[in-house]
Amino acid sequence: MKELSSIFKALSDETRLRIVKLLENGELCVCHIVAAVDMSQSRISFHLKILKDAGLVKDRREGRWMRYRLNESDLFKRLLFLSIAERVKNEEMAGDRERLEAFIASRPQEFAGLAAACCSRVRRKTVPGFMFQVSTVRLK
Amino acid sequence: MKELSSIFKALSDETRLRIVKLLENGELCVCHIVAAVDMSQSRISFHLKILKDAGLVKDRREGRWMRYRLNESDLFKRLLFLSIAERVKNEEMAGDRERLEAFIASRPQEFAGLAAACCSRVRRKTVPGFMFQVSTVRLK
DNA sequence: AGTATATATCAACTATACTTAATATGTATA
DNA sequence: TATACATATTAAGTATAGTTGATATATACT
Repeated sequence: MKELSSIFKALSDETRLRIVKLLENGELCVCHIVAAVDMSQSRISFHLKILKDAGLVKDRREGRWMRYRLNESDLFKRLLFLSIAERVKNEEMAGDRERLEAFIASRPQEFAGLAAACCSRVRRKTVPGFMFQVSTVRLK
Repeated sequence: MKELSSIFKALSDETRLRIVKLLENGELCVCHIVAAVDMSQSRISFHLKILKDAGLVKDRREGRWMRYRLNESDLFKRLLFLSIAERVKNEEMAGDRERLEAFIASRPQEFAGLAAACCSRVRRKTVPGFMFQVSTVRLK
């Protein structure tokens, strides 16, 4: 029962539903999701952790990126993803998709293969400005 | 999206999952649920309200009782109820079912038709003691 | 080695959810 | 109409979840 309630809890937050809906079209890395939903990186990492702990997403490292994807390993979860796909309207996701495509378009060499899969039906736009940590100074 | 997240939120609490699972076999009134899950009446009313606000249950008054039942009006909700029915194991519900049957058995005249439907596969037990409000003095 | 990028984690804070005890409201019944 | 029963609501407290800003860690590149 605890596992089940934690799955529902993971899906009970609108930010996390947006993330699930974004992942509908395939793998994304954290920076894509941050750009798409336009929230702080720590906030997105927090929500991804909850989705991961509930078994709803899987991650894998690829170079310096962490790629997240839906965990379609069991029928119940697939059912939930389908329901979310159907019930979260595309109009609600228009902004997210636009920002996502803009982000991908802004670095064509790095995320070459992703644009087509993720953003098919959205038009181009300029890159929003993100403020990332400028540098990390390592202590000895 | 808000409606969807509120449905998941309503199902994200173990007490509410127990209630949904109890309602699997048909209508129950609040006092049954209170007896079955063995929690305070106000606490159960609180959780029922959340299930109701999310559109997962419907209620109707019958004399002094409020009867609650699952709202099976759309496919998605049915799907959720089926998943819950399947994934919440009967062992986890044994105590609830026992207390429910005991409660119904303790007042055979009032809840005549319900016992068979609700508690088929559970054995008898004595009545637990409930402390209800003794009386209400009305102010003028 | 030093610097940059990408992501995770942590501590402090704010917001939301849940619980409890008390009391109010609605209905039946003497 | 006074009393009892069934349920809802409320206020106050406690617990959990979500946010923010800072910093840590991991990888890549020079």
